[in-house]
Amino acid sequence: MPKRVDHQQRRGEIADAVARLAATRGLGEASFREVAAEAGMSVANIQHYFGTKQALLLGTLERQSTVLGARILQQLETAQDAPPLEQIRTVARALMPTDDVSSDAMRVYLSFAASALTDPDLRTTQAFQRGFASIAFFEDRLRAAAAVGDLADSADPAAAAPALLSLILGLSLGVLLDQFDRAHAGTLLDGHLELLSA
Amino acid sequence: MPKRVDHQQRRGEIADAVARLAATRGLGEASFREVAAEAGMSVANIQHYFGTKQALLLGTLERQSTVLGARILQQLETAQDAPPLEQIRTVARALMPTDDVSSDAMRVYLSFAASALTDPDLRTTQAFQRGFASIAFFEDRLRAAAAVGDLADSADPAAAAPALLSLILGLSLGVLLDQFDRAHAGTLLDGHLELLSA
DNA sequence: ACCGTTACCATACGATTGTACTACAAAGAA
DNA sequence: TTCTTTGTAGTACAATCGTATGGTAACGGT
Repeated sequence: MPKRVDHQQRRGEIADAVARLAATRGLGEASFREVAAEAGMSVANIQHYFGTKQALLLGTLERQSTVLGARILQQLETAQDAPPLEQIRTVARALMPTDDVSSDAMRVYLSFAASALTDPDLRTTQAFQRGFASIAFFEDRLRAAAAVGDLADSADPAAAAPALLSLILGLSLGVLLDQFDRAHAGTLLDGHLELLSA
Repeated sequence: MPKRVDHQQRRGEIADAVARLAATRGLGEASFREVAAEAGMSVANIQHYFGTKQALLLGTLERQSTVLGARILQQLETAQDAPPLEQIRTVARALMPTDDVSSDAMRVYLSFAASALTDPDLRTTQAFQRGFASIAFFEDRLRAAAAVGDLADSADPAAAAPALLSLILGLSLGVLLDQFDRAHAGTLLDGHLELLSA
């Protein structure tokens, strides 16, 4: 049954297994053997789809970023006609650990971020930078808010956008470290958006 | 020459070696052998001061948090008579990766934070929670700012304090991931403080 | 019908891991 | 001085790591 398998899908299954492991036990526990057990296949088969471990991790990051991007776009559709600041809130909440799914996603993302702290190759990865693409979206929506007079005079979209993403990441970290709970993080985010609104 | 050594100091030397390793090559590379080489002593001697690896990492975190705390208090003395919001800026800048020393410190901190994502024991560690002690300081100074009319009406100290620390952590992550440079992060922080000030 | 490609597996290899054990020299207590 | 503690080191061990290799079975193309 060789030709029958969809390579892309198989790689996806494996990458999901890595992500599941990273979310529950940390990236450091994602050895070939553990990944194989989690994915329900042999170690050698994982080698077959991703030759080396670095490629496995890179592929996982790639997958994670596209899945996350798709989820955000989907969420955004539900708020298509909402005012700009409301759209920002929607995306922000999709990014933050509001439920188990998004919590795991953020855990995986932060695990990779930690690895990237000491790995320049990982830092310049396209898939990794894509995670910051939301900055452009935020800036665009902030400008739209300014255009309709919803933005505070003292707020500069070019500065508020990266600050907003930073705040989101920081809040997410706080939630995942049990510093405050999910609801509280949402309140804090709302407070910040309040500061930004006219 | 047994009794002559100061246990606390020796443990400090070793913990510093671990921190140096974590900052440059990541926590995952901090094996007993690597730590021994970095500290310039035998593996068995590290076992002697910290029995197990978990204890070694815990001790390193403990040390890192006290050293960081001391550095912040020292920085704070230079701004003892400054207005509240200026004191906040001082502490924030001491926390953020503004130079190589603070960059390494933040890298170490974030590495431990990543481990804590999937390690409940580490998350509830006293040394770890102490890292969040600055929230109390921020809230206190924000209240002081409100008392003298320096705080924006729409800002609530109880909410702005944790949000501020979250922003700082997020900005720091951005800097260490080469998302924006140190100066830019400083500007973004100033922009946020601007939003908070009356 | 046959052959080559391909998905999948079992296993082995050398390196590295955390930890345990033993030894020894130096110094304070007796 | 002798004895006991203690700082330091060498080394051995089982486990786990990433990776390489060889083999098997099933399909697609000819």
